[in-house]
Amino acid sequence: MIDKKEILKKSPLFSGLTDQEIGQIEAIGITKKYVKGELIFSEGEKATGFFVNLSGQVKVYKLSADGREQILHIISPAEAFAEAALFTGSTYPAFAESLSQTQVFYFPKESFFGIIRKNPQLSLNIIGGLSLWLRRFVDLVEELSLKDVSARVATYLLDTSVRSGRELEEGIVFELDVSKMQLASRLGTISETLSRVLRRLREQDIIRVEGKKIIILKREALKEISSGIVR
Amino acid sequence: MIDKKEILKKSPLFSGLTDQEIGQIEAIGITKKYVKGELIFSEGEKATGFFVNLSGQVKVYKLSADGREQILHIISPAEAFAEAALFTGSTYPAFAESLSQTQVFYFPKESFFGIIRKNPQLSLNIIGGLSLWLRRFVDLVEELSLKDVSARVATYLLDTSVRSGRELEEGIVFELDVSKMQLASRLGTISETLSRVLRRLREQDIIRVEGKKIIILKREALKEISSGIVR
DNA sequence: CGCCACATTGAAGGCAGTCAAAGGTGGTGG
DNA sequence: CCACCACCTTTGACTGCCTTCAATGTGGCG
Repeated sequence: MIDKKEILKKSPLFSGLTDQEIGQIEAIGITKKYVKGELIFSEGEKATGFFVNLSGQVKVYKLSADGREQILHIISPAEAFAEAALFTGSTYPAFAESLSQTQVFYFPKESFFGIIRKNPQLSLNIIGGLSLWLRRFVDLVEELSLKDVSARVATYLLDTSVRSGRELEEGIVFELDVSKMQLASRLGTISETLSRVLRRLREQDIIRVEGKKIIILKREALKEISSGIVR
Repeated sequence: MIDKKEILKKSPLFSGLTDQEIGQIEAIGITKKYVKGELIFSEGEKATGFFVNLSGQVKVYKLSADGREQILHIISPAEAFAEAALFTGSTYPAFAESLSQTQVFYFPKESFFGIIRKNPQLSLNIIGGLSLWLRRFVDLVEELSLKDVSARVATYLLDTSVRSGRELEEGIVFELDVSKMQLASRLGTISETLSRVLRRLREQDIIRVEGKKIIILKREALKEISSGIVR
């Protein structure tokens, strides 16, 4: 069983709130469960509330006319998503789908607005959360527009190694937390291309790949590729 | 001479505020003037405040290692920019440069924070502004990743025609408010490619182009191209 | 009038996507 | 426990959109 309140407390969205305030928020939340691959909301659907991920992974993504997919973000536990949809137009701007067995907290718009009005701190937290999203999207635009796939892959590997890597003698080791298909979609490419890029990095002895386990052997070389100096 | 207060009132960022509150805000603002092509701030620079455009145009953009440019947004009068930089990391995430003779209002971080604390309404306005930025960036990501250049051009023409077009008997007429180089950079491409796309649209009698003046002859055809059904 | 930045056009090449097929892996049920 | 199956991953060959490079056209402004 998941301690929902604990997870809410971990979310930056609710930081600085009193226990009582978090209790109020928990009280208006509705727990929803999804199996792997279930649709949480669709692009264009009326936005009736927003979500906090409790457990599992959720991908937020766009689809093209011919079915190609661009993942905007993969939501980890304690992260909020679709907050912005409450404040702009009234529809969700993308799709959201569970990547695994997932539990989310759903907060209906109206009741949440009631709480915001009474908590100026909450407004500031929301501003912080939106600003973070904004920065992520600026980075994503930069990558898609100004970097080739190798650079995007290198950037992702470096970022992930900083977030969750362990420095061993063989190199910096970490596990991809998503399938390579999802990763490709997040990086604005397809699994075939990702596969080829990883192979080239392997052949240059910059990384080692064992399934989802990645070992960075030459951090500096990756950095150069990441910044677009070399390919 | 520009009536700064009038422009502040027009900005959604300050809507719902009393005259007195807007007066306070005006009081902490510093007017800055730039000639065409001047740098307002650089990526990575410490974010000491944010801006509201009073007159002229400002481009906010990213640069690649080899000097290619992606415009994130072109700021029109009464629009705020770099608000988000106040709330995330302390640096500007992109460059800003004047595209014409420009006047901006600059609000230093600290004094503005003082005002925010006393005005919950202002927080809500900021949330609205950030949400709007977010939606724009989601759209930009979608375009860059999932649409080809023709579709992006078509989308831009349609959007602009809705914003500033006049329906005449010859078609929907409007003026591009930026040079084709800037437009190309905004659309994630280069002027040569944009030129070719516009030529193809001309040859198909979907639009007419007379310098910066665009006349949409076949709106439906543009819509199909915009959505990626045809090219 | 001449300069300069912007715009257009053509030719050529490259990065990445598409198509097709084989290889690998994990999970489920017999 | 193992065999089967579905899905993911990898590899190869090919295609195409877009960029790059180069040259010419054009319009505004000193």
